[in-house]
Parts: sequence; structure tokens; C-alpha cells
Amino acid sequence: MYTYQEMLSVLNSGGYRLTDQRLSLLRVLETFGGSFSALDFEKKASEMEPSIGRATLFRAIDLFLERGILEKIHRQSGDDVYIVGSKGHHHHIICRVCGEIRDIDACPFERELEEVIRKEGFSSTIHRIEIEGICESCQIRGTEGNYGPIA
Amino acid sequence: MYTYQEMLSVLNSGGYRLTDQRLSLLRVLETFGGSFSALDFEKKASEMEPSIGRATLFRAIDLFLERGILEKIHRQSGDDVYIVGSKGHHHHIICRVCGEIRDIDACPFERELEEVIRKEGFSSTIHRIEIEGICESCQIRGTEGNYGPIA
DNA sequence: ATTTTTGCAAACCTTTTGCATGGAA
DNA sequence: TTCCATGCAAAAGGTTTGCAAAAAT
Repeated sequence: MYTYQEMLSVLNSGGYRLTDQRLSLLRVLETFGGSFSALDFEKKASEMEPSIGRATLFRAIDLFLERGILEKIHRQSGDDVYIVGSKGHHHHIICRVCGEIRDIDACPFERELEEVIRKEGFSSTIHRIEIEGICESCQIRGTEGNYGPIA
Repeated sequence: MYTYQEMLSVLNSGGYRLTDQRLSLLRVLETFGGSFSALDFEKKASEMEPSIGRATLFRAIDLFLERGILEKIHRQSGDDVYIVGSKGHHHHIICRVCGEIRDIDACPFERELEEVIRKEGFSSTIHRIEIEGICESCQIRGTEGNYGPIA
């Protein structure tokens, strides 16, 4: 997960203007531990900096996604959530109870992916892999009974 | 990809009422070769059966998803599209030029997934894997220059 | 006869847009 | 001083809802 300084230098080196609003939004991002929705972000942002308009926030989200400061994750539920980005190619494992999202570094699927792609004759490929389940702490808390099996 | 008869029997065995609208919608699904948006579906449905209301269509989509008659695919672009379902656990490889979606049967990632899940201590997991690239025909057509690299 | 399903239209909710103002470089 | 970024408020866009009528079992 990028630090404030790293996020800042991504913006800076991209030639983007360092406005108060953008810097405030980076500060807001620092405070998120796990995943959050656009609305979570908006809410927290307007608590910390009430003057930030909705349009600015959504434009910042687009920019942050483009620059990798944010990553968007598509949940099984259909909701999109965001997390603060991190370096390099990686995937995520998500707890559907507490919402924790961990990075899986060093994609363990490269070999099999290459095989599939070769077989299908595709080029210029990207892949998305998301794993969703119940993390250890939530298993211990015994909450898994509240969640049915998922197709 | 399920045939009309298979889709019908899924509905039937689920105890759902076989209304004209639902049967018409299955007929519409038969006509799709590849992926389509909810709006594509609505458009085609109201051509083939003008009396079908929007709410009915969206309610049917939910039902079809639940029963596996449809599968929802989240594109890199952020759009959700649908395809007619097929049996068993599988993944998809999507051409970002022509939109073709092929099933990858027999998940080639089981071993590595198990390893990751064990290492992270997760239980009750599901996974989604989507591969997006350019299919052979579209490579030959030379259209890949129109599409920039994707993060 | 009972219960599900439908159609309509309005409501909803998140995201986007146009445009004049303000601020960074 | 130039162009990028912002805020506002309105519009957009896709999806969902409430309800009375219609249809399936």
C-alpha cells in the first residue's frame, strides 16, 4: 500500500497540479485500512475537508485509478470497492465478512495463464484474479454460518 | 452454452412459473452469439416481444443469474456484460476488440489457488478469473493498433 | 383459489457534465 | 498569463420499487 509520499510523487511526476483538494484526498486515503466504496470516500473526504465537491472527488478517483494510486476491485456482490494501490502486478484475496483485502504478490498463475493464452491464440492479454472467502479471524469469530455458499 | 431446452428445464425444475415473458426471453437469449449488455438484451427483447416491460426484464436477469442461465462478466472497461451460461466451473477469455468470449473449462489454476488459500488461511473461497486480450482473428485484421496497452 | 408474475411509471442513486470561477505553474 | 482544476447544480443513465391487474398453478 502506497504511502502518502509515494502517492504524492506519482501525482507530481505525472505533471498533475498539486491542489489542496488532491492533497487532502491523499490524506483521506492514508486513513483507510482496507477497502472502501466511492461513497465511503466521499463521506470521509467531506468530513475532513467539507469544501470538496462531489465532482472533484469523482474526477480524482478516475485520476488515481489511472495512476495506480487506487485499485478498483469488483466484489462477488456486484459492488465495486477501492483500495490504495501498491507496486507491481498482484492480485487480491478478500474476506467477505470483514472486507479485509490482502495483496497476493508474485502472481502464482503465470505459467498456467501463458498456457491458456497460447492455446487460445490470444495476444496482448491482461488478467484479473480475485479470490473471495473468509479470513482466519472471521472463521474464529464463527460468523461464517451467516453466509451461504456462493456459486 | 445452454440450449433453450436446458434453460427451460432449469426454470422448470426450480419451480418458477413458465410465463410467456420468460419463455420469450429465453428465445432471445438463444439468438445471442457472444456477450451482450442489459440494454442489448432489453432492445432485442422488445423487438421480438414488444409487450415485455423493463422491470420484467431486469427481474428475469436476476433470476437467470441466480440459476446460472446467465453469467455476468466484468470487463476491464468497467462494463458488465452477460453471456448465456454453461455447465460447471469455468472461466472466460475475452477479446477486447470483437467481444468474443470463450469458456475455459477445467480451471487450470486449482493447484495454485489452493496453495494461496492455504497460505492465507482462508476458507469457503470462490474465485473469479478473467483474461482479456485480442483473439486471433482480430490480430489478423490488424486492429490491435487502435487499442493502447492496458495497465 | 392462491400465489406468483407482470406492466407501468415514478423514484432512486451513483456518476457525469457544462460552465463560470479560482488557483497552480 | 495560461491552462488546468474546482464547485455548483442540473442531467444523465441504468436499475429498482410500489402497486393494482393479470396469469400460472
